Amino acid sequence: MQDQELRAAGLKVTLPRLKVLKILEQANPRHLTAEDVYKKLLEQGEEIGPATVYRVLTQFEEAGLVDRLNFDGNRAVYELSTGEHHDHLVCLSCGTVSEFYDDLIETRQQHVAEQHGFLLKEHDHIIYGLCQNCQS
Amino acid sequence: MQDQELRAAGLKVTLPRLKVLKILEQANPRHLTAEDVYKKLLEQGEEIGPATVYRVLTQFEEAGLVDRLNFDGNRAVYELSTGEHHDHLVCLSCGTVSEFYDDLIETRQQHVAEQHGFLLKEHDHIIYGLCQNCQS
DNA sequence: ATGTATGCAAAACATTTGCACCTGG
DNA sequence: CCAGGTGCAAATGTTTTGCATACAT
Repeated sequence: MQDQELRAAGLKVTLPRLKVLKILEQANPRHLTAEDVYKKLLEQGEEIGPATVYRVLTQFEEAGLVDRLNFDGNRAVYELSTGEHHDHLVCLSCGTVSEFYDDLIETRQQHVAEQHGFLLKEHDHIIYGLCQNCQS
Repeated sequence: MQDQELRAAGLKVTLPRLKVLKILEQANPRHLTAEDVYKKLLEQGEEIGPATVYRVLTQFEEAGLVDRLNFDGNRAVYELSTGEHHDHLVCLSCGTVSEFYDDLIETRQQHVAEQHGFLLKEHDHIIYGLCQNCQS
């Protein structure tokens, strides 16, 4: 069960946390807004308020269970952490999200930071475009 | 005068637009939030409301006069467009913003998009870290 | 003149917080 | 039992919008 995952993250095992975790694990696509999660809870007939969803997602992020992203700039998106870093491609037309990882870009990025005297901590890299289906 | 720039952008020359444009041109650092711009207008004793600032900045963005960025995810930041694409380094401690452009990353990015069947339209690439001064 | 821009206040939206009650360990 | 978690509603912060008035051309 996901009890273990919560405990391992140092979080008490409560119903809202279990439900939210399950939703994130079963999500397809994997990228959900807080509202998406809340709606799915409603669909399942759960009595969980939006405030709790935000609180739980924030705790999950702090615990490293999920990653928070910021597509388009006004709405946070959450995805279950894979443990491996990756960046994103977002389709401007249908919203499809793909993931990518490019060693060369990562290396080069580190290089750029050094050139500017920066100690690199993290980065956001999102490519916006049209996915294959939306180009026709 | 900046009248020309506004006219060239297809915008009527009005006092708020002139004032906002001047503030952006004189800004140092070059990256300002809508609120920053609004405060500077107040300091100058101008009678311009926040709503107008947002409207003007949005129009400037549509006209290509300014670029809108999204540092940290909850606050939009505007900078006068240089005409040349660049990405950003942001100091997590003092907020300093630097700009960078790396041909290799740009090329590679295009490559990544193609591999995923995406037609690349734009991208956000922000490196967060500690600037030289904030590492000591 | 006339269509567009502005100012104000109110609305919209995503997210956070205060507080009384409930619950997990 | 008791600290921490939750639900609700109200607050927050940013940005947008409706509408009557003012302005640029």
